[in-house]
Amino acid sequence: MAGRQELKDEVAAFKRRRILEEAAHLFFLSGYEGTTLDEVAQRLHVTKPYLYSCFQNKAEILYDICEAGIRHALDALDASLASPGSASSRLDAVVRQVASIVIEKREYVIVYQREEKNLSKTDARHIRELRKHFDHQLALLLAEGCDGGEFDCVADRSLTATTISGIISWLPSWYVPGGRLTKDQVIEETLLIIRRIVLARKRREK
Amino acid sequence: MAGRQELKDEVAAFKRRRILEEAAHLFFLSGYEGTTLDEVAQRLHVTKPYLYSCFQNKAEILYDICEAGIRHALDALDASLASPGSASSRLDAVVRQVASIVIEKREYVIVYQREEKNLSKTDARHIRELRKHFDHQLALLLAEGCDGGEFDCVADRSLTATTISGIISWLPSWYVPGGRLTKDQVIEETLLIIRRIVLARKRREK
DNA sequence: ATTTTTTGCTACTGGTCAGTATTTTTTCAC
DNA sequence: GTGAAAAAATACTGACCAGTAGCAAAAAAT
Repeated sequence: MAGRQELKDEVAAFKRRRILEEAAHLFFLSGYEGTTLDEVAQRLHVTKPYLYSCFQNKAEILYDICEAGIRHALDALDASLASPGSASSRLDAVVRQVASIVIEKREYVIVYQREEKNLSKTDARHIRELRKHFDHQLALLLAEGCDGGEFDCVADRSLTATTISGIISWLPSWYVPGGRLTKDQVIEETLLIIRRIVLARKRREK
Repeated sequence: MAGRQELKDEVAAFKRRRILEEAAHLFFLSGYEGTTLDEVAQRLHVTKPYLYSCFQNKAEILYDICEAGIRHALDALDASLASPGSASSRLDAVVRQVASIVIEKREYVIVYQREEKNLSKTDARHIRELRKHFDHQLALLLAEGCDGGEFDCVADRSLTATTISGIISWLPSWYVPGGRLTKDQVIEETLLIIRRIVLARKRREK
């Protein structure tokens, strides 16, 4: 029956999500190769063959984590770009939203950056495409802002986009919750720096 | 005899350096855990026990690679900071020299960033201290420039230093030799961006 | 030439772990 | 309640690899 099947699918999806969460946490702590599936299973109070009922193999788990890491950032980017307003206000939105999500999902992001080498050729290529798409979208926004006179990019457009996305991607590797600055402070300070890079002149500067 | 002992030491040091080079290259390609010592030995046309005559264990090889990765950057930093001149010109020197060395030694730098989790607690702490020292030195330079009126840092001083060192550290993860831009072009463009962040006003601006 | 020492190699071990074959438990239709 | 089917656990295997014991060859000393 359709209703039952849907529920089963939901349950299956929930299982996968929970496994990914725990696996990402352990991969973050001890690395992909340093984490055994028995450990992942133990933390979820299940057994290894149980994991194999949801995933083909260990590599599939890693791929899903990496995909989620970049996908979260891309979703935030798309949402921010879609908002109405000037290039400048959309850049602000992009930085705020994407920085927020990469800090929140920092374990996924770090696993994704660190373990790319453990992906198959095909999987790695797919992930790199997503990343490229991210930088490209950002470059388009910079171009729009520069052409409209809102931004003044001093360096190569594409390199500037890569640098800005790099600044955001770098956040999870140094920011630790509970430090001197709160997450929101870090984001606002980072935003100031990025505005400087494009020399965004605020409309309502007093 | 002293003379002979020196030669032996030199030979031993040379052995170590060559092993580190090959190991760094393989760790870069397939990761620390994904590389066997037999592979490292094979590439050098020696055998695994030979490696054990130079290193205690696999972890020591990794530590030496990580240490070299950050040490190269620190040496470049110290050299640039020691040069005479304004804060602005010294910042230029730091960026040029450090960026150049991290791109040259990109395999070491990437291994160092990626495999920190495989270091022992003590080793990891030691490496982090070096890294911290780097950011701190950079923060001091920023402070000097701001106090002297050469720089105008809009954001938190320490976060700005971390961001700048992050931009440089990020270079090896996206720059591939033989791309659209040459190494020197990438460095000069990056320098323009970093100057923007601190809004360095050139003395001889026409 | 012969002994000693150094240097490197062959061959092995013990532990680990991804993935699986088989058995047990639970679920649920009737 | 009973039997079929689905879900999950136990217990195993085969490959891999860091690290080592002990042997062989070369170099140095006598």
